[in-house]
Amino acid sequence: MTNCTSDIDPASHHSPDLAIDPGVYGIGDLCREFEVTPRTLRFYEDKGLLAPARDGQRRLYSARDRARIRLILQGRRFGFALDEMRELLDLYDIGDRGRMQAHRIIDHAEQRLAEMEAQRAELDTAIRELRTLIAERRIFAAQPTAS
Amino acid sequence: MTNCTSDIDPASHHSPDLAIDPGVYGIGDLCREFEVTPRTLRFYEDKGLLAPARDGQRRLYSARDRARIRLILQGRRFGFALDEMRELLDLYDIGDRGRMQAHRIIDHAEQRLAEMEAQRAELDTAIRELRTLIAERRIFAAQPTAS
DNA sequence: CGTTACGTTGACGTCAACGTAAGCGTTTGG
DNA sequence: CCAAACGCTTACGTTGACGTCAACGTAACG
Repeated sequence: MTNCTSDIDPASHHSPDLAIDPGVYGIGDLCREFEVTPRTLRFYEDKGLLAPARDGQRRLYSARDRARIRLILQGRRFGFALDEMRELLDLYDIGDRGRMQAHRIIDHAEQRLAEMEAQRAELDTAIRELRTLIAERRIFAAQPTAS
Repeated sequence: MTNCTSDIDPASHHSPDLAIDPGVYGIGDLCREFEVTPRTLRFYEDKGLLAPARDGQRRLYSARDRARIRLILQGRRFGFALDEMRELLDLYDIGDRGRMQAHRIIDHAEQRLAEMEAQRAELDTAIRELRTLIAERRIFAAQPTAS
């Protein structure tokens, strides 16, 4: 009863030959590559963004999983929520096998862009106001008591 | 055993004579004025930002409390954390009775301003990147598999 | 054989600023 | 006289993206 469901060897720390890329990675490998903790990848899995294969209990990430991680982290930089990313990845998969869903993805990205620009506008306003208050020494200035 | 510890009448909704300002307000009055919920003011009290007088159980806010609320909400628009605001209000009080602490307050505000500007820079970068990705249709484009 | 490094599954903790609800008292107007 | 409106306290829920245990298995090195 050897627990050998597979002999493939994820590019673990003990076989640091980075030249050969077997297309399968251990969790630690990807954590190092993307500078995230295992908790993060497991969390993404919980959230349905990843579904790596298993060797017994251990997770085996494919090149596709790796690509998805890359996309997730890219989306994160743009402020996409994980739920949103899950949707987008689903669309992406559909686009892979079937019709191009790039259209919808672009739409989504443009929405997000609009949100970011709105946020920027608010932030800009706040910055200007704060600058003014500082310049005029009206920071924390008592308002005239309306009596 | 009348619960009459005081006869002062906070300018409640039933005495809407806004012309007379007794310098004391009920929670509802200030909630309407500043468009916050009672929960918010009680929360600020919990956090040590406010300490209104009491008439039995009921809160009686003074003109000073009202001014503090104004400052808190102003700070909120600039992204000051409540803990930070508490410190600033303390400095403000010290400045009232003693030396001018305006200096330190300005410093704090300038720090916050710097943070906001840094945040805006990041946001700007992200916006530009996202714009580029959208324009070049490289959103969710698969990276070349390094094999 | 022991140590070290890595992996696993729960499950609860964190942070901020409140929201929400339960259950109660008081005051006021119709 | 009763209900509405207001107030109070206590305490748990919310949101997001993980962190941080605990308790254990497994594999390789020396």
